[in-house]
Amino acid sequence: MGITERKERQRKEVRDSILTSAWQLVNEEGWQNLSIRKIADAIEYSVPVVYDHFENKEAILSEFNHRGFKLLGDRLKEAKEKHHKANLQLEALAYAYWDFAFENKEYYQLMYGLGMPTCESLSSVPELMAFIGVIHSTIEELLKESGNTTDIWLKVHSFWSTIHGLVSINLMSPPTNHMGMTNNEFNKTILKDFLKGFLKGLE
Amino acid sequence: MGITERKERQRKEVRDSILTSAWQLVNEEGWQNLSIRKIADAIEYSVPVVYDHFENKEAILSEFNHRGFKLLGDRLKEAKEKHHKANLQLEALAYAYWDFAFENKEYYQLMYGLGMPTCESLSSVPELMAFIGVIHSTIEELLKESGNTTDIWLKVHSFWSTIHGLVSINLMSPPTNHMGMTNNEFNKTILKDFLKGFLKGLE
DNA sequence: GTATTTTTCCTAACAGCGTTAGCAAAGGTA
DNA sequence: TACCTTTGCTAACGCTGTTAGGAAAAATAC
Repeated sequence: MGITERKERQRKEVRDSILTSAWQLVNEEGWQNLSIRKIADAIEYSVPVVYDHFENKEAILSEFNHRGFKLLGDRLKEAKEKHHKANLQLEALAYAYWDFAFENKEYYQLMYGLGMPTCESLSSVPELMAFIGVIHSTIEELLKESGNTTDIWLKVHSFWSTIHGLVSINLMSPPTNHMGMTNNEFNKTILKDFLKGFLKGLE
Repeated sequence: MGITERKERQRKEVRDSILTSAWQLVNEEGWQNLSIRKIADAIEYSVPVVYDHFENKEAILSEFNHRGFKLLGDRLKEAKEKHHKANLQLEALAYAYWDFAFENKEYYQLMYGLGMPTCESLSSVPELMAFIGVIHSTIEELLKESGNTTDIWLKVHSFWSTIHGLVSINLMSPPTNHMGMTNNEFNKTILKDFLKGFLKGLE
């Protein structure tokens, strides 16, 4: 009775072709322009067939979300295995993470909810410069005080990026408990730790 | 001839009420659920009137984007002015930035293009743990080697957040030139700088 | 081999979206 | 009062996610 097997196989084929077509569309037009109708068109089935395989559009994107984290995990593991000393491994992890993000922008944006339709590029916001300026002048003075000649903008961006990273990851995950703290408290501890190290780097 | 003045005043009133209603809707239902029709409903005008004041929906959200950065800048300035020593100022900046983000989530999400419709909360992605695990084990070993008793997870999150911050800010701004580098090169320099400091913090 | 049931898949619709064309009414001017 | 300009509406276009209901095809039973 290979009929049910064949049916299951065919079902899987359709499901796979949905994902393949969807991913192609995402790479061609960005995930914000993905639509069920376009997918249906690409797989040469009618729209409701898509809903036989995925509960809704979000379920399809969720699939890619998971694949993205899987892929990132694999890349990190590969990078780590190329070295034996832990400090070199950590360095390799950082670069592997970086490369993954830029070589798979669509994945990365999906994974972290980035790049929404109305998000303008930062450089087109004049108010940005005023706010960065406050940070800049503070760091400038600290560097001057200690005679440190490191590039100011490098430190400014480092300061900004780190806090933004902490904030945005915290904004995404609902408060869980870690060491008896909420996420928010935990990340504020990280912020403290970061500040200590950062200030030391300015001496 | 106060007629034109009155008309201009009334025009401004409508424009303001569009922004006020829009912001209220954003706070009630999130910016992803904002629609021109809802705004029109709230201001008790028909839909095309909205388009007499804003070219499109993006222009409305762009307004909030700018307001957000303006507000953040003001908060930072206030925080800074409460202290005189530059190191305390920098610390205050960090906490002010943090507080702004969490007290004005809608602004922050808008400003950085965060929280798109399909972005699931991180904790619901099992693959995440595998990828974090790779980082965890590496840092664990580094701490063990040097006998450092700092909490591992604190360092893991710090590592992750920092790189994510750098990546996501870089993904947003198109490559510009700073010190003869592209954004990407520049931020990779920051990454290097960060790694140096981070490794030192594990010793 | 025909009848029945199940599965597969489509058409058509609903309710919403951003956006715009075109017209009616109101307001201001001569 | 007659004209013109501004204002603001209705109604539509083309798109979106999603679903109800029925037709055709395939598998099963007799």
